[in-house]
Amino acid sequence: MDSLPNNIPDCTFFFLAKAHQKAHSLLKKRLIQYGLTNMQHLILEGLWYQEGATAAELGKLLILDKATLSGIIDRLDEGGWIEKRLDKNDKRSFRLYPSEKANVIKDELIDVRKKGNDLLLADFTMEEKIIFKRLLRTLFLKR
Amino acid sequence: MDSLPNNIPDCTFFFLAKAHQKAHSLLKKRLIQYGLTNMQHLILEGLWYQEGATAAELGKLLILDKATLSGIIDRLDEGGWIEKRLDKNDKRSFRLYPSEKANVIKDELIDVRKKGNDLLLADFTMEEKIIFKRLLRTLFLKR
DNA sequence: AAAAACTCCTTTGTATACGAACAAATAATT
DNA sequence: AATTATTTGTTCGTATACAAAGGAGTTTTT
Repeated sequence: MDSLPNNIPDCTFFFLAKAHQKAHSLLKKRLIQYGLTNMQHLILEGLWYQEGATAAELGKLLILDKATLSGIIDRLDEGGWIEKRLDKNDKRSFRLYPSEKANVIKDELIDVRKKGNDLLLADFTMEEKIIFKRLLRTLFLKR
Repeated sequence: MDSLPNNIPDCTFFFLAKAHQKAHSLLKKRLIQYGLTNMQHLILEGLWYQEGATAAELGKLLILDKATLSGIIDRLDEGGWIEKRLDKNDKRSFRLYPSEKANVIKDELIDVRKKGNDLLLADFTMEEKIIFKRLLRTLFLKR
């Protein structure tokens, strides 16, 4: 029998949670100075990637629950990071655009994320980085 | 120039968040029938692994914030999953033990987690599983 | 032994997550 | 066209996360 029958250290759920925790923390530290949370930053990049998207479209792109998105969009709006424009064809929804305030530091914000990424995987070889991302992608795209 | 200059799909932060989201969701579905959340289940396994641990010790073992732990332990206690016994040597803390109710389905609960793990990585080859876990571990143990 | 430093846990405030229920609007069906 | 089904976004309730501050107990210093 195993000396560690209930070996939590070999639990992928645990590993994933902790790796995510670490990554989240790393980026959070670099975004705090802008007054942005990780999720707010992600939505903003999503909008730069797809300007004028609706909340529903963003939810699909970023795999986010609509209830969660609702709150994040509210806070981005309150913070002056985005603009909500009513959709003329669909009175239920509105189109979202990064604000001028956001656009001014767009490159800087994206760079923070990119450099954070590099730092996060700094100890991996190029091959490991590629494999790692492939496996993560396989995992979350599953089914 | 890249056709996807702000390529969110190549962001490890995003991948990790989504892989974790998927894993969390998978286990959550299997624990809901017991009335346990993923985190409550993790704490419980931690206690089986280290009975009589204090909240501080659990925090170190599972890399959890003490404030977060406080609430989870409360709910585990309210649900009758654990027992809190005052520490005789240190009046600030208490020792935690899985309750009889928890012990009765211990093997079953651990099996849910193990089978969930297997399912999560079902599409990976044995080699990929090992590499994946090694990389995740390297990542969250960093620094 | 008294003061200072430290540790344990709780509480508060803010920000995700997400299921469930809802109102309003739009699309599909009959 | 009227009914039904679906979609969009909000709100509510519960459960993490975690920084920050506070109270009580312990340990270390002086």
